[in-house]
Amino acid sequence: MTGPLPPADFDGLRAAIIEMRATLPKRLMQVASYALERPDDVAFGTTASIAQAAQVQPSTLVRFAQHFGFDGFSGLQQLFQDRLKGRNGSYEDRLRQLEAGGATGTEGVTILHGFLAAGHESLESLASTIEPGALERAIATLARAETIYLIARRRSFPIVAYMEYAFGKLRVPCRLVSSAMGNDDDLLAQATPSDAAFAVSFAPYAAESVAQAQALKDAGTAVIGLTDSALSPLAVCSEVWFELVEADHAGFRSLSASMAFAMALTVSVAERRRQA
Amino acid sequence: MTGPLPPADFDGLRAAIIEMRATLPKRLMQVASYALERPDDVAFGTTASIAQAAQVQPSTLVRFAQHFGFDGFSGLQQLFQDRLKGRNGSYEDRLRQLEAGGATGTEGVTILHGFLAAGHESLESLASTIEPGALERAIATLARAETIYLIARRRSFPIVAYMEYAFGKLRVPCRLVSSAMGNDDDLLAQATPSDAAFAVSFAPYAAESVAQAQALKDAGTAVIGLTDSALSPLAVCSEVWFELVEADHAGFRSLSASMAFAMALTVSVAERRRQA
DNA sequence: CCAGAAATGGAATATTCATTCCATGAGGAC
DNA sequence: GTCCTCATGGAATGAATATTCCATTTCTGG
Repeated sequence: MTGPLPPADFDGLRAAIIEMRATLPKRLMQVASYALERPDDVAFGTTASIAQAAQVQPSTLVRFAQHFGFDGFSGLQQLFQDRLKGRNGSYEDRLRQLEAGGATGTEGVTILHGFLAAGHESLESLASTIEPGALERAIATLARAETIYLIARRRSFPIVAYMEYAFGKLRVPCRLVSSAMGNDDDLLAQATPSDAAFAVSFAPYAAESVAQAQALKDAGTAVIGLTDSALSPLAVCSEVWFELVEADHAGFRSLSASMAFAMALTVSVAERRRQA
Repeated sequence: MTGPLPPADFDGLRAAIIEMRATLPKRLMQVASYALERPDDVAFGTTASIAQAAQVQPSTLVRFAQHFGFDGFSGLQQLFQDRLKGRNGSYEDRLRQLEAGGATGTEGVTILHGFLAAGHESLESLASTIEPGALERAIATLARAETIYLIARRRSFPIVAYMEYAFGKLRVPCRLVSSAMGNDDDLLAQATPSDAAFAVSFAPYAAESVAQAQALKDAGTAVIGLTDSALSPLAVCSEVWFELVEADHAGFRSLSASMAFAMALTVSVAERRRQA
């Protein structure tokens, strides 16, 4: 048994295996080969299934884990699972290093690093969930519109606020549907089928935003939606909708990924208009 | 119970859920939302852990699975696991996969990836430039304040808009200095040395914001600044100020890092207040 | 307002799982 | 060749898990 210091991540385990390759007993070597060759199966399998696939006994798996300093097989399996989870990116490690270096480790810095990690995670998740086809249709729809209506409340409001600013700079006609005067419905009543709308709503969904989006759809105006779930009421009344889940830190979500998406959409639409 | 034909993959399940959304009972709907929002947790969790996270009973998970034609929960979980297999953990690998897969490389996707990359860059740069000591002083100052005044215009406005929302949720008294009525100066005239302000301004600096920050400083109210350059006029009139440079994509900047910073500051201040 | 049906919570149960234990087998040192 | 050590196989064990069952509550249609 080695010291009581198990590897912290998959790469660490791989390094440890390579280092001990010479002294590893036959069956443990078998396990090591299998683990490096099919890490996914180790992540999801059970001792029984993995043992059979690797042609060893279940107890050998436990011994293998203990050989590398783990408490048991479960601790080892955790590494393989973390590897598949989004949050495994090297960012968390880097942040941990930063904290270790900065020694101070004040609460504020910890919280900031939490939000930075959540931001990275959200951006990564966004990259893999957006469908290029849907994005293309959304851009085309918005670029074709005479006026773009922007709908959002509460937590989503800053997103469209920024879009209004950017659209203004880019000379794309748009209306922010969120006046302090409460005349939003009068504003929306002006929308025609040759306009389009962009609506944002995250859980808990603001009833007002959903109702406004629905009203626009009924009037024949195309609605592009941004929401956090396929089950969102916003998805029903949107011609095209995107799902964007912001990772949270301690229950609080920032808008890092939403802002990146909003800007991408805004710039793309402006670009498409210039071409036309 | 529906027919004995369970979805074959994750996308099929998602489609089935969306289709049945209207007829799904409340608790099953809860499970559906959770499953679509955090598929990774479903893949790795146990009935007990998932049930707790989704706020339902373990038996409800089994019922949910059976509702969609599965034998039990295990069959359903298989879909979530398959979804993760073959996916590498590292960010770089995933981007490469995306580019290889989305061979089309439409303009919209390219722009989106640009902003995602810029977001990552900004977050990383933020992690290394923030001084823990300054952050600590800023948190202390804002936590001590009776009322927090939030100042920002144009591009920076969404940041304080979100902070106002979050502070409101967290029951921290704050005033957003950006009324549509143009009475901002009257509002600021109420500020006392026992209040504090948070001002944001990026180049080109809005004259109004800087003037308001200066006025507050003259009145003895502490100002915390967030800006993009040490030479910013905002830095001069701030007791503590932070430099945050958002990376740009083709000349356009999103607010990914700013939002992360704002949320960290907001939550930290609220947390500090609860302790006091 | 009232059945009847559907959905739900929570305990009971049977299964599966990781782990431990011990007897057996292989390999070296003397 | 004989002892000793270490690795190994396989059954036993106790914990954790998925599933089932039933009483209660909540909807639904008349």
